[in-house]
Order: sequence, then C-alpha cells, then structure tokens
Amino acid sequence: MQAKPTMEDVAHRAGVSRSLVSLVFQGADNVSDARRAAVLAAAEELGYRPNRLARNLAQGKSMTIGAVVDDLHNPFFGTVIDGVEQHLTQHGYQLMIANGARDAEVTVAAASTFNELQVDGIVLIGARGPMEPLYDLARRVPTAMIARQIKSDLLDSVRVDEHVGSRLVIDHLHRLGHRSIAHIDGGEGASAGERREGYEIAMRSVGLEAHIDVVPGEFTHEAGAKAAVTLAERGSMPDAVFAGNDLIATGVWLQLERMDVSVPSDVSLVGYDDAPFIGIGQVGLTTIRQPSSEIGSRAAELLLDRIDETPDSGRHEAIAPTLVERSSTESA
Amino acid sequence: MQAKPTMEDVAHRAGVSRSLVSLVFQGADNVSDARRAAVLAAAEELGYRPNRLARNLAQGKSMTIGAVVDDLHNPFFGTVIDGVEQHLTQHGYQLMIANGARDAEVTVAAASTFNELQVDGIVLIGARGPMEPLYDLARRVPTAMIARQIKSDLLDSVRVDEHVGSRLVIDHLHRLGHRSIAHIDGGEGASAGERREGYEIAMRSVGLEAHIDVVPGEFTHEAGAKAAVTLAERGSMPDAVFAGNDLIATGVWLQLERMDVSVPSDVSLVGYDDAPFIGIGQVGLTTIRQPSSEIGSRAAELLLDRIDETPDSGRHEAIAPTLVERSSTESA
DNA sequence: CCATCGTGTTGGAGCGCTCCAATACGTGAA
DNA sequence: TTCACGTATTGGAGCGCTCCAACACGATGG
Repeated sequence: MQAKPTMEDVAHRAGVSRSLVSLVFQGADNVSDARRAAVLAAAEELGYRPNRLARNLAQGKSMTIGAVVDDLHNPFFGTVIDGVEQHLTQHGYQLMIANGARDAEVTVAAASTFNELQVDGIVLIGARGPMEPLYDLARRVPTAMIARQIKSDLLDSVRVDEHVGSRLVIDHLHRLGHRSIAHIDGGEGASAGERREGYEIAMRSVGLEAHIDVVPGEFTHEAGAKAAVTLAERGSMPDAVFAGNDLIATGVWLQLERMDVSVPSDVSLVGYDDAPFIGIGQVGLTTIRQPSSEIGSRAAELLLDRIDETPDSGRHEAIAPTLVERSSTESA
Repeated sequence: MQAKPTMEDVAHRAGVSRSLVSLVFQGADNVSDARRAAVLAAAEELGYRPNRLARNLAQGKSMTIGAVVDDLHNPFFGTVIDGVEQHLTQHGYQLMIANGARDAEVTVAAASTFNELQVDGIVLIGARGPMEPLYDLARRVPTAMIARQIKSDLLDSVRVDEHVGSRLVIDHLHRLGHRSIAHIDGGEGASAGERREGYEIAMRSVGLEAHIDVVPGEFTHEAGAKAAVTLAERGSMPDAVFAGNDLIATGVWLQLERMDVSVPSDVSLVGYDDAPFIGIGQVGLTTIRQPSSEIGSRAAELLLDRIDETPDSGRHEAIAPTLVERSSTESA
C-alpha cells in the first residue's frame, strides 16, 4: 500500500491551489482547460483518489443510502433490493447493504452504524423486533420501511396487504375442498404476524374456525422442514399447508417427501413470495406473488422525497398481491 | 431531523473539554467515574451520536470491510457472505455489502467507491471481468478474492477447485452410462471458465471428447431456461446436462418439464453449489457441494492478516468440493 | 486612460473527530 | 513543608476535503 496522495499533493504537482483541484474534481465549469488538464494529469500520475470520507464530512452529506436486510438468504428481499437500487442509482445515490441476520438487535445495530456513518437515508427491509428503537432512528435520519405494517409519521413504508394474500390462499384451498388447513408462520419475521392474522380471519370467514392451526416457525428452509416433522408427529396430517413463505414451503416439501407424504396428492401446499426457483420440478409451488421489485423502488422513491423535504406525516402504502396457481395444490 | 449535537455540545453541557468526551467514547480507562458519568448523561440528554465519518477521517481507519458480490440472487454467494461476516464481526469489523449486478463495470465501480470511502479492506465475491482494474484496486487497499482462480501477489484468494468439481460430475454421469453430456456454462461469471475447462478436460479423460458440447449461458435461472430451449431446438436431447450452477439447473429443469422432457428419466441433470432449496420435490438435484461458509470465513481471515501486515506474496487456496448425489441423475 | 466587469483562481475557516504534548492536581516520600 | 511523581484533563494541531469571500487580471466601455 503506497501512501495515499491528497489533494494538496496533486495541487502542488500541478502548480495550482488545493481549491482549484477541488473544483476540478467537483466538475466545476469555470476552470480553464489548461489548468483542468494539468490537474487531471497530476492526479493520474500520482494515482490520486478523492477521499470521500473527507468530502462527505465537509459537505455534510454522503449521497449514499443504507439498507438493512432482515435476511440476505430470502430471495424475496433480493428482488426488493434490486428495485431499491435501481431507483437510487438513477438518482445518483449509492446503496450500501448490511445484513440483519434475522435478529432485531443486529438489525438495529446495523442501522445505527449507517446512521453514524452519516448516510443520507435508511431503508429497512423486513426489519423485525420492537419499533421503538427504529422510530428513534427515524427521528435522526430519513427512513423508509419495507414489508412491515406500521403507522407512524416518522417514516414511510411500502408493503403488501398480507391479509389479502392470506385470504387468497385460504379461499383457493377452501374452494378445492380442503378443510383442515394448517399455517406455518414466520415467527418474529416482519409481516409474519399479519399473514398469521390474515390466515385466522380468512379461516373464520369461510367457516373453518375449528380448523385454525398455527405451527410456529421462522422464515427459513430449516424451520419449514422442522414444522413438517411437527405436523407428522401429531398423527394426522392436515389436508393442506399454508406456509408463511416460499423458503418455509420448500423446507416443508422436502421433509414431507422424505417422510413419504406427497405433494399435492396427500397434502396441498401453498407458499408466499413467488421466489424464482419454486416453479421447478414436476410440481410447481402455488404461491402468492408480491411485486417485490416495485415495492423496492417505490420505497426508495418515498425515501428520496423525505430526504428532499421532511414531511410532517408518514406515507404508508399497501399493495394487493395475487395468487399464482401451480400444481402443489389440488382438489381434496 | 433535529440538528445533530457534536462532541463540543456534549462537552459544554457536561462542563468538560471536548477531549475528555472523546476519551469517554473511546472507552479510555483513565477517566474519573464522576466525569464519565457526567459525559454519558449529557450525551444521553442531547441524543448525541458519534460521527463515525469524522472519527474515521481522524483515525485514518474505519474498521469496516466492503464486500462486492457479483450477484445478490445467487444463494451460493449468500452463504459465502455469512462466513465472511461471521469472521469479521468476531474481530470487530463491520461488513458493508454492495451489489455487482453481474456486471464487471458495476463491480469495479462499487469496489472503487468502497476504496474512496476508506474501508480497511475489500472482499470480492465472484467478481467477473478483466483483472487489471481489480489489481489496481488491490494496490491501494488490502483485497481478498473469492471464487476466482488467480495468481497474484497483490491479493489473496480462496476458491473451490473447479476442475475437481467438474471431474466429479463427469465421472458420476459417465459411470451411470451417459455419453452425450452437455454443459451449460456461466458465461462471464467468475469460475464459469474453470468449470467449463474442467468439463472439457474431464470429458476427454473419459474418452468422450466427441461429445463435448458447451451451451453458452449465464449464472441465472433465466439463462438456464433459455439453454434448455436451445437444446430442445437442436432436435436430439443429450443424455445428461451439467449445469454451470444450481440457478441454471433449476431454470433448465423447469423449462424441460414445460416441454415434457422429464428429469431424470429422459435427461439426467447435475447442478453446482448445493443451494439450500434444490433438494425440493420428488426429485432432488444432484450437485456439487462447496463449503461456502468456510470459504467466506477463510477469505476474511486472509484479508485481516493482510490488513495487519502487507505480505509480499499472495496466498491462494483451493478447496476440493464434493458430489452430492440425489435423484436428478439415473442410469442411462 | 481609468473605472467596471467577469472569469479564474486562491487562502482560510470549518466539517467533527483523534491524538499528543502540556498542564493541573492530588499524593506519598524525603 | 517541599519535591517528585503519577493520574486526570485540556488546548491545539491535524485528518482531507468544501465553501466562501477576496483577489488578480485581461477585456470592455465611456
């Protein structure tokens, strides 16, 4: 690692002032061509790279946005990030990502670090845990939240209406003649609660309250497999399983197959998210599709608005999801 | 957004000097309990958060590492990141992630930004494109590379021996009696070239050079589906398909099913990476397992060593992968 | 020929912090 | 009581940059 040249070095070499070098690197237009060329040449020769840390400190802004993602392994979040990133780069912002590792404290810590790093805004993707620390954060730095139902003037949010999603699932299964429909939930995961609620509401509204059966889980493949075991150990399998998301669904599916229970002939299975890989194999997974990329870019848009001018109220948008019917579900 | 209090403000409120506040926040031990308490109280009351930007600038280090990931959607990279992150946090470093979006220029740009942001080190995960700009980067900031075969003293690297992996695949298929084995490659993706080479070498060594058939692809689900169409349009299907990675394999699989070609009875299919979801369904995908998390943590370890003390030579490690036999392959 | 203007350029202060040398202040030894 | 010493605290310089007021200077107009 050679010692890093600074603007001062470049200025000296080019025979101009530090200020002039600064102007050149900011792309100012009132710099004579000769000097500009001299500066650029000197910078090139020295291998000079601007120190953005110093620049950000001096300017008081960083043109970067921090995103904290609840789980990097969740393909849904991956697509959301695409949307966020696309919108941000279009507007000259840089996106920096940190992993929340499905842990509320890690999430808050990562977000705080972003704050201390003076990012211009923060996007929380599927953040879990108590809202208070997150509100506290939102008071300090413009924040947008994705995939969680909240109502606050401190930040904006975009999510899918999970009650509608759950309703679509239950209606679909009910129409196919299934009665005992178990739900494996996402535990503490963002929107896990709403999906669970939506499931219960929907079950009631089709007269299946007696069959309400929530198996506690997590938004992971492993939790899905574990839940399948739990179901099996109870003796009688339900007619159908509504998994909290696709990751859970694939875990359930794999485990059921291992136990010689087949999908869909023995049990119908529905996921949630429409991850890219779940159409695979003889049997595609019936699931709920969320416009993930759009959700991401919309959240980014709200965030940039908020950075421009802090509004006195929060904007909270909920988008209706749709059911994608494949072959992991069939009539009873 | 309330105006941000600075150390000066805290110092003033606590009736001490700015330096003392600094000492408290650095956890210095030679500060009297009374003053420390006063400082902490003042900070609390003002809602003070240290500005890490300023701190990093003054200290000349940031205790953060930047990772540029070729493709956030690739589950293999996700697990690699886990490994990297685990090792780094253990050693007090923070991990910041940026997306390379499967594009060499985006990758270099992201890495440069990290450099300008004065990160202490950079991890390139599956970086593609010409090495020159990456070497240039490695000259400025300690760098480690994952999943790409290189030989340079400027940086360290950890990867899987792709030739061994390809060899395992071909041997497996050959032993099952398959002869025409097509390979769908990962295009410009890191290690795509080595897998392709490995495929060709292995095919030759089992006497199948006449059947060498590389279908150009990309490390994505979509490219896999497209390649399946390409194969189908040629009239005769190969006996088996060796997909460049699991993403491609799932794409191929899905598309084959759509075209009524079944796996494995009509075509045996092998993937690469052992992504968590591919065991799903009646038929699990036979694939190559890489110890991804270990690869990540090992790379992080090499990087931290390099940060401690710049070595005059690069360390390049290659780990042998293993074959996981599931049911997407069967005898001819 | 001098005042006026505009384009280019510059020095200095400042962003919020760290770090070091210098200082203040007890405390125990002489 | 005095001196030396160690501990706690402080002011100032500096990290690499931006921004602004000030300035130099050739071109313009009366």
